[in-house]
Amino acid sequence: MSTQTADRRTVRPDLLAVLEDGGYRITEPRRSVIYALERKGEGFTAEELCNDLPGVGRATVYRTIGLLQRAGVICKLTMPDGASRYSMAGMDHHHHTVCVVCGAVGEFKRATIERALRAVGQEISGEIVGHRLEVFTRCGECEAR
Amino acid sequence: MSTQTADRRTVRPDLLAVLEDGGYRITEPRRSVIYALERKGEGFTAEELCNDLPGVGRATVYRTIGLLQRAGVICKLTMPDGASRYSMAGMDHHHHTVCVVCGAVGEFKRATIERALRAVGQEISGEIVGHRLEVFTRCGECEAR
DNA sequence: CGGTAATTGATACCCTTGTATCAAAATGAG
DNA sequence: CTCATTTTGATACAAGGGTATCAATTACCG
Repeated sequence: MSTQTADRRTVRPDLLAVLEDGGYRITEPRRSVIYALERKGEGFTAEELCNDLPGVGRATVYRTIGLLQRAGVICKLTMPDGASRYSMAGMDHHHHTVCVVCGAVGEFKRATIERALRAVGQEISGEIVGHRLEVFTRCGECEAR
Repeated sequence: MSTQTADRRTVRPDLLAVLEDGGYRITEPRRSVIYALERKGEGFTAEELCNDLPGVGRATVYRTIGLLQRAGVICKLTMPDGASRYSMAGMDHHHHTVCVVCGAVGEFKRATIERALRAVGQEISGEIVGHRLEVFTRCGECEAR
């Protein structure tokens, strides 16, 4: 289950620095979570992470994920069935492709869509406060069986 | 919590006919659920429906929702936090606006977006099998406090 | 009508995705 | 190095969103 963006080098913030800047301590468990996170990169579940880190408590994994999520460096996606996946986030607005077979996540952005949504905003009463677009795919690898 | 599309007259399939066509029996509980469903129209939770129908068992409400969902006449939306809402569906492809305050749901479609997504399809490896777009709003009523 | 198969409802249970608790251990400022 | 403060982890708990069970009740076909 490699990611679709494995070789698209995006600039990631230094996650440890994010913690320091937030006034959090750099601890061994947090290091491990971040390390695992960077290996995974895209499209993992919290429980997967827990399994990958038998030495780190479940609560700590969830706490660290929450921390980084609030800091905006990983984002949560909710699958149509309600399951949660996380993904390292680039710094700017984007959308996700999610492989329905293996869960691999990719990112893309498209100005056309943002523009179209602004147009939708004109038509409805009230104001748009956000949106979410997820594209479900059968990724190259899974298609090749 | 009225819907944003209250006066947009969309043609709904006759829900009882949908049941008959599917080989299901027309029962009193199912009638009630469908009746309540049509009152609600857009953006309700399953539990809400249960509360509106104290005479109908929870299991039956869920079963009937599932039935109609599989038949394609209501659709399920998953909120960013994972909560589920349902909505009567028009017959064709569309997206939803969801008020983050009251949960009111509206529909819209936009050819531009579909086209843009087809373009995305060209760029990624693998094939697009679906997508979901949800626009989160603060609806007119909630904005007016 | 009558009988059979579908449906119901009360309830218990399940899974997922977390959060609360709290004593024990680790961090890092001074 | 010391010590107040954070953080940890084991575990229990919680809530949402359903599904399984199964005897009792209906709906429909003829």
